[in-house]
Amino acid sequence: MDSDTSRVSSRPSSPEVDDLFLSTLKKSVHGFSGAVSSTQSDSPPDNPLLRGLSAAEEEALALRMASKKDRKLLSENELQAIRLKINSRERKRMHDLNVAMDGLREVMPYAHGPSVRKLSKIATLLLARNYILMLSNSLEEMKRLVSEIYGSGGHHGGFHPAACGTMTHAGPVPGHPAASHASHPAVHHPLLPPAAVSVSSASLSAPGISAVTSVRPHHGLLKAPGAGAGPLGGGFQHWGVGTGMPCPCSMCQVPPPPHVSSMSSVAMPRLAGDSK
DNA sequence: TAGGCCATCTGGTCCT
DNA sequence: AGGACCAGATGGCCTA
Repeated sequence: MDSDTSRVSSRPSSPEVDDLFLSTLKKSVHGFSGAVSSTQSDSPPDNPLLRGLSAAEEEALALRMASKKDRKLLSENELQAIRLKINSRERKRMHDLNVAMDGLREVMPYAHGPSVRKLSKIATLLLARNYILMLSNSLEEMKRLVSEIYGSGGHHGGFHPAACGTMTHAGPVPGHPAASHASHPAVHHPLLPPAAVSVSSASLSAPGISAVTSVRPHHGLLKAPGAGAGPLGGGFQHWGVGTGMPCPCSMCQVPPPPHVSSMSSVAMPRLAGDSK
């Protein structure tokens, strides 16, 4: 939201419903865009769109719209009211989704500022996923290093940090991104995915530290040449000695972690069983 | 001008 | 039955 810039300034991502309603009215009057099918009724009672229709056509239209219910003939006004209500709900839903997306953008290690274009939705999701994976890896790596420092004897391999009560023990939570890496917490192992992603180079260069850059990401965020060599497309396998920070060098290309599907099923139970 | 991204509308499906 | 969720279609805006 706040990170939005020129792009959204001219076209708010979440316009007020009233504005939308007005714009819809204008659209209805001026355009009747193709997206608005013949069933379009998102407009006030005196809908100019319907003026051109014969009574029979209007009736057929009403019947078609009401067919899912009880085939009762609804009045034009009722149909429009229903349609308006449904549209409004959908707008609200999408608005909430955008708000959540903005919230996600805010916590991402990505530049926030007036001169930085907002991440696209797909870029935000991919970046978030990679960020989570990287943080998980950082945690595992940190655990490993601490264990090495404290030796191998005793509880939990000799290490019993004060935060034992708050931090997870050796085994990652099932379904957690780090779970599949638990058996080989080596320095070099998959962290960032594939190729597909390519966001600002500052995006993940320093996990936990919000990258500051005034450089705008490429417009084609996901299609940078050399897929994978890009900022996010590359994995961060060379962990900085002493810093714990991943290395963004181009050598750190890694395959995608194999637990994507399990993650999905955990995060979205409905989708897991969704046969649609 | 083409392509990317987005908002919106719409109908279908699933869930409560 | 009503609402949530989803995907397809479409047009607008913006950038390269």
